[in-house]
Parts: sequence; C-alpha cells; structure tokens
Amino acid sequence: MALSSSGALKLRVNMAAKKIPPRRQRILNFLQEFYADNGIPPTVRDIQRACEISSTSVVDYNLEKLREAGYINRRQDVARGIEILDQDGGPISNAPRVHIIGTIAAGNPIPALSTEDSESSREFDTVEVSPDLQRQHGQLFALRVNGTSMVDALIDDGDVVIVKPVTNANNGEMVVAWLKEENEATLKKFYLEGSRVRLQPANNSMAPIFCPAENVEVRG
Amino acid sequence: MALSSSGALKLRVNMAAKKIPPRRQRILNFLQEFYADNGIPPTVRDIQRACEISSTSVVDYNLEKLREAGYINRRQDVARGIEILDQDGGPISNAPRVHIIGTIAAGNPIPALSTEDSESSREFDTVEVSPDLQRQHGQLFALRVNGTSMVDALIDDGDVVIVKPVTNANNGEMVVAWLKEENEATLKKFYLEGSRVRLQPANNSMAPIFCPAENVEVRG
DNA sequence: CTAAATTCAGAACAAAAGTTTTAAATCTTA
DNA sequence: TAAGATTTAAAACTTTTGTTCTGAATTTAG
Repeated sequence: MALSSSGALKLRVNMAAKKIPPRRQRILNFLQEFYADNGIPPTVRDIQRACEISSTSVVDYNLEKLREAGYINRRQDVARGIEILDQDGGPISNAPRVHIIGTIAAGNPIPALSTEDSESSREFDTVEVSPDLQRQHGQLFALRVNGTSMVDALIDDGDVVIVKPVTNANNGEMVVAWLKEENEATLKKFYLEGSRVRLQPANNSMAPIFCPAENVEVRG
Repeated sequence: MALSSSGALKLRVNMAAKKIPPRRQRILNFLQEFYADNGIPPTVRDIQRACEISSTSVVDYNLEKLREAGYINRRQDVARGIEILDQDGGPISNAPRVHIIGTIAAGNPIPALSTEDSESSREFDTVEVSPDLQRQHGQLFALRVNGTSMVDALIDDGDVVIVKPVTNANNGEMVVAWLKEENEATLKKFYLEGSRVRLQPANNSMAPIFCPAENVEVRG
C-alpha cells in the first residue's frame, strides 16, 4: 500500500474466526486429501511439491501456524508426524467422507449432484462413513433429514442418511424420491402397486407417481 | 530334531492357508494396533522395540515375508511406508473397529460381553464403523442378525447391527432385549406400557417382560 | 547326521525427512 | 514514508528411517 490511491482500505475487523491465508488453506486441504488417499500423512517435502512452495522452511513455518491455530498437531522429530484435527481438536481418520449435499423432507429441491473435484471450494459439509459401506456401494452422497415423518424407521429430525444413487428400487426399500411435478424430493418407503407407486411415510400415503427413485442407506 | 526320541513327528501338511510363525504374527498384530492407535504406520524400529527384536534387519526380513504372503504392502524408500491390507488385499483404514460378539434373533444366547485385551487371540470378527459413531457413543459392540423379523425397519437377515450398551430405552427405540426367563435375546422395538414392556417385532408382539434393555444403532 | 533352507544378529550405509539459521521480500500500520 | 510484523527463500544440518551386507544360529528335509 505504498503511494497514492487513498481508496479501498480493508475494513475487516479481526473477528474470533479468522480466515486462513490462501497458501495455508491450500496446505490444509492437501493434508486432508493426501491422508484420505494414502492412509499416511504427507512429509514436509510432499507438501512443498504439491503446493508449489519454494522451500521446506516455508512449509514448516506454515505448519507451525496451522498448529497454533489448532488445525493440526505435530509430533516432534517423527516422520510424517502431522496429525490432522477436526473441529473439536480430535484426530481425524482416513475413513472415506461423503458430502452432505442438501436437506430432504417435504418440498426441498435437491441440487443436482455433481461430482466436483474443484480443489478450491472444498468447504462442503462431510460425514465420515464406514469404509465397508463405501467399499460395497461405491459412490455415495448424504442428505440431512428435515421432518420427523420417518421416526418409525429410526430416522429422526436432523439425522443424516447416506444415499446410494440408483434409479430403481424394490418394494419396501427406503428411497429418495424425486417428484417431477411438484419439483421436490422426499424420503419414503417405496411400493410399486401395479402401474403406480406408493410412497409410504410413517403417517400418511401419497398419490401414484412416476419418478426416478433412489436406493438408500440409513445411519443413526 | 537331532538325536534319539522317535516320537512326536510333525505330521502337519502344508495346506493352502499356512499359519504364520509367532514372531511374524506378533508383528502383524502390532501393525494393526499401532495404526489404529496412532493413525500412522510404525517404523521398522518401532516394530523392533515393540516386538523385542534384536535387529532392524530381522524386522525387514519378516516384513518382506509378510508382504510376499499378501498381508501388507511396502512403499519403497518411504518413511512409514507399510500399508496394512485386509483379506481382499485392499488397504485398511484406521477407522475404529467393533467386535462382532455373536448372533441375535429368536433364542440365541449372547456371550457376556467382556472387554478383552489379550494380545494373542485377536482372531475376532470385526466391523469398521464410522468414526463419528464411535465418537458419539463410546464403547460399542456388534451383533449379526439372524431372522427377517425386522425387515420393515430396514434390517434384514445377515445384517450387522451396531449396539450401544445401555440399560434403559425410550418408547419406540430399537433395543437388544435380554429375556431373563427364556434366557435368550432378541432385537425388537421397545414400548413401555404401564408396568409391562411390549417388544414389537415387525409381525407379532410379545408378553409383558421385565429385563435390561439396550439401546441400539442400526447399520445397512 | 548332513546339507539346505530359513531365520536371526550386528553393523554400517544411504536416503528420507524434520529442523534450524540467516536473510530477503512482502504486507501492516502508524 | 518508515518501523514492525508477517511471510517467503535458500541452504545447510541432524535425526530418523529404510536398506544392505556378512555371517552365525536355527530349523527343516533327505
């Protein structure tokens, strides 16, 4: 901010939740990604390469800052000694994570599920899932439940359901049903009755509908 | 097998599934335990210390044997480059694991759940669970479901339910109920009706019973 | 028993990886 | 603008850690 140009001062006040400088954020993202992919944390030089940093000391410096900010832990003199912490300061596992792409209930449109890989905007909400589950079902996504219409099936308000994208279901299975006409989605049990579909909640039923249904996995 | 003593020859034929020598087994156990505990694999010298081996070369030798046998993978020249594989040759995560201590249905006694730490007999069946789950509920155990009486609650034959040991439950919750008189356990929904308890499956009901019920988590 | 294969030891080596030091560049702020 | 803090650089250093080599001990097989 050397000479001239009186305009455009930074008015941002330092609030409790300070934001991380881009390079540091990039390191943090890389840490998570690397660990999830490889099952071991990266070395200082791994980070250096991946984040295009000129020196290991710069990496070290930023790691130290991340540690002070409570994002990671560092085991002194230990190879690959970086420990990634979650919000509560607990160590994070390399269990697969599933994105929570929206809320579901009675009338909430679901954003088209895009398989995004953009390194930058990784500020998505995610849930760790059992590795078995991911192994068996492949690509998954998650939805947060809104109402209490499925309490009888052990799904309560605020719960997160892990969903497997499919286009057909068997009778009695729980499905995420997209209602083309109403342009909304619901979580119900699926019954095919002749040419119509009955979507059974836990208190009332619905009219015959034709729509792509999706198979579901439940989670407490 | 030097002199005298004609008796006690080894008659064991080398079958497909050969057993691992004790020291190698110990290394393998340590690998799993260390990784689950620390989130990173141990170094050669970590193993050396823990398994009381005199030289790193011996560790290296045995690791190589374990690799040939398909138990682990080794990343060349990489610190903590040991990758622990599961039965199918896939990498294992450090997600918490829960023991499957028995089967549950209509009349199978459950072995008393003992918190055993014996290093040796670690041949238990286990299931990986979501770290979130373990974090929220603490100590857990697992049971394999036998019948199809709970299909309406999305629990089918052969499924594994993750159970949290508790001694009371709210109405409508699914519980593992131990019936003192009949000396058997079942997986049912719990309803307290006055002074008696109704255990609701998905097809018939049961008589009033008093017993320690246990809260339950479900898993597909 | 003898020969071969397997396993173990000890030591040293070399590469990998954490750490430190010094200095320059950049951003902040008064 | 100028002082101070923050961030980046480059290089060297030290420890950790994977690897190798040689030989001995032990086990296995004929």
